Parts: sequence; C-alpha cells; structure tokens
Amino acid sequence: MLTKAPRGTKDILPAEAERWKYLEKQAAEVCRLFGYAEIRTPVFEHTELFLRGVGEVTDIVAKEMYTFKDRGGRSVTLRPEGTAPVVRAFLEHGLAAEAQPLKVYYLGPMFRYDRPQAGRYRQFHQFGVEVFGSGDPTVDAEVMVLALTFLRRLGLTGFSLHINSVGCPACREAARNCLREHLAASLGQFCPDCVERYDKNPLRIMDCKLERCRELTEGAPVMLDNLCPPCAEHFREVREALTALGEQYVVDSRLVRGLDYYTRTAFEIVSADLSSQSICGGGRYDHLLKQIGGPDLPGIGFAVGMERTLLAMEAAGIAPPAAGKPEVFVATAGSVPGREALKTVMELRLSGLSADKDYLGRGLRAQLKAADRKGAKLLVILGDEELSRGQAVVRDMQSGRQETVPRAELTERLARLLREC
RNA sequence: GUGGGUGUAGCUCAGGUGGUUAGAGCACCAGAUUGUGGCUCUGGGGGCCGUGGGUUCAAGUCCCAUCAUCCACCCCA
Repeated sequence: MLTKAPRGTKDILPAEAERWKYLEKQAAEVCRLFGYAEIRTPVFEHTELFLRGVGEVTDIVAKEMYTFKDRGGRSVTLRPEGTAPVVRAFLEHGLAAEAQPLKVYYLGPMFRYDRPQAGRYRQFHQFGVEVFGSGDPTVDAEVMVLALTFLRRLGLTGFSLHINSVGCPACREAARNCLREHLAASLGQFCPDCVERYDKNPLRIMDCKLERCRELTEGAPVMLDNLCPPCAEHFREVREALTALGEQYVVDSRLVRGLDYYTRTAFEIVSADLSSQSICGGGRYDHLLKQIGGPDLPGIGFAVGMERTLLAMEAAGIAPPAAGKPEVFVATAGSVPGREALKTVMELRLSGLSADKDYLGRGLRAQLKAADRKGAKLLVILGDEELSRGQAVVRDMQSGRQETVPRAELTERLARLLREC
C-alpha cells in the first residue's frame, strides 16, 4: 500500500519523462506557429465552476469528480477538464480587453474518478487550446488543423477527423424532440443505457455501439437534418474551409459530445492505432462564457489526451529521440581519491560539458562498465602516475582509442573530441 | 457503476492430479583481469508465492472472501 501509487495514477520514470518532454516541446512549437500563447491555471477550482460550466447532469460532474472540502469549508474540485478553468481565468482577468480573438493553449494534469482501463487514468494529461471571441468558421477549421498538425509532427498517421454539428440551443432542442417522437414507439427494444439516454440526451442514442440499437436508429432524423439555417450555413463553411486546406474528414451525424457546453461544431480525432479510441475531442461553445457570468462571447477548443497519444505512438512503433547521454565519465585508478574525480567533473560541468563519476568506490573495471552503461562518449582516467605528472588519460569509449593529455588542457581537449563525434 | 482475465524475485515467467530447504532467463553486485567497458565463465545478494480466512497430517497448488491490476462496457482525452 505504502509503496504503491494510487489507483489510476502512474509514475513517469526518467526514461519515459524524456518522451513527455518531447511531446510537450512539440505542442508548444505548434502553438507558437499558430499564434497560441500558453496559459496555466490551478489544478483545483471552486466546485461550482464545473457544475455550471460542464453541466450538472454530465457523467463527468455527476460521478467522476474529485470533490472535497478544504480546511476553510469551501468545496473545491480537482479539475476534470481544462476549458472551464481557462474560461474562468479569461473572465477574472478581463482578457476580453485584449486583442480579439484570444488564442491560448494549456498542458497539464486532469482528474476523473473513473474505472481505469487502456488509455484511461484517474490522473491524466491533456494538451488543449481555446479561442475566445470569434464565431468564424475558419477558427473551427484552424483548431482542428492545429490538432492534426501536432499529431502529424509526432509522426502519427493512422487517425481520422470526424466532425458534426450539434446546432445551437434552439435547433438542438427541436432535433431532440423530433428524435424522441421518432423513437417513442420502439423505445422498449433499445438497451437499458439507451432508454436512459432517451430522457437525458436522446442524441446520444445515435452513438450507441450496440448493433441492435444501431439498426433501430436507421432512418431516424439526425441533428444535421434539423439545423437552423444559420447553423447549417456555419457547418457548411467549416467543411469548405477544411476542404480548402486539403484536409480529409468524415461527417459523422452520430457524433455527440458528452459535455453540455458544446454548440455547433463538434469533432473528434480517432486513432486506428488505439482501436479507434479517440485521441482528441473538441468543439464550439458559443454560450459558455455567458453561462459562467461573462459577456456573450463565442469560443471553441479541443483537448488531446497525452497518454493516448503516447500509446498511439508506441503502437505505431514511433520512438521519440533518445535521452541525452552524459558526455564524459571521470574514473579514478589506484589510490586516487574520489574527490579528485569530483573536482575534475565540476570543472567540466562548469565549462558546459555534462560529466559524471562513480559514487560507490568501485574498481576501475567496474567504473568503465558504469560509464559504458550510462552511454558516456568519453572517459577520463585519473591514476596515480598521471596525477603525479599533471596528466590524465582520455579514452574514446566507442573506438577504445586512448591518449594522455596535460590536465590543464583536459577540458579543451574533451570539448574538441566531442565536437568531432 | 456492470462484466471477464490475472496476481510467484526489480522485470518476463516456470512450478501435471496438494508432499521436504520455491526455480529459470534478464537485471543488479563481485571475481576471473591487484589500472581498462561491451563478449564469456564463476560466484553472490535478493521471495510474508497480493492479503485474510477455510479444508487437510501437509497449501504456491484446492475453496471462500478481500485488495490490487489488466481488458471490455458506461463515459471520455
């Protein structure tokens, strides 16, 4: 128990941390190119923010939040998603006064009390972007392309973009009623989950994975058929923008997202490498800011699951660049004390070379073995004879070539050798 | 929340029908080589066999419970 990470969490060990750093760097670089600035918000917020922002009847809020009272009696919640906190920060700091639209990105841990399984954790990480202040269809296309660009940059190819429009509150309500009417007669034949969805979120019935339910919904009126003229026009322009950019996409009229705040454009990127699990989800939320108490500004964003991205890369056999190896290992021989090695190592480090040494008082043989395992490129040997003559042995670990150099010239010599290899 | 699989060394796993001091490979440490890595050989350290209870003369092995973990559903990234 004491030596076990809590359920649904995991340690990112040094080897894997290198891969995370790589992903984070790629995300930051893509955002720089697209003109998105980073924003960092707290990992916990007032519980009320998520109740209002995400929606009280959503699964995320109803049964997956880490909510607790702090010592002052306030109810706070570990953020289950990134959009509501970013909206809150936008409103709190009056960022509406800055040049519009505002384009930001975030990257960090999210928390959901869920049963863990492949690609699903209780603490997981999302990279996401948000755009506030523009309802323009080209923004919809831009954020989708941003996500696609990020994935491509990592070398992933086995994914596809699925898009849909869930309309505005007005036409969505009309579509819901229309669908309920259509399904009312056959409701008894659906699975229990779908019967529950009938009242809660009937559009989701269209998204059921059971074949029987799928068959029952054949010919049912889909959201896209019930869009009001402005929403239909918006969706058409989003598709045209994607096409103009040469992006392939699938219009999936069954696609419904689980968060209440979405309007109009909804999209997912699913990965073939993860048996079609979604790796990214997002959409437009034109009334969320007002709902949280701000101006009636439109917004849009997405979130990419970092763990899932890493899993997809692994499944596709993509290996991020290897970790940096130490450049120099300093060994001692004979009766030379360890502090001589430490002195040399420090000189090298302060001149910009990464250097390391043995800390277990091991023999020369074991020190070479250690240097080899760490992947050091060069080895310095400080022995009694060399030391008394003010020299040191420099060995190229790959070729095994050795030379004796004056200690005064050691740093310079090592730097030159490293440049050559 | 529902359903299924699996828990033996740091890792991957052996341990027919219960039977003495629980094994292998990899990894780790040391030696062969008293000052020279990768290969090889030799030796060594490491295990409440997930936990608790039950059956039995005897349980890693059988039964029950529990916890953990993985997979799927639900939901979502």
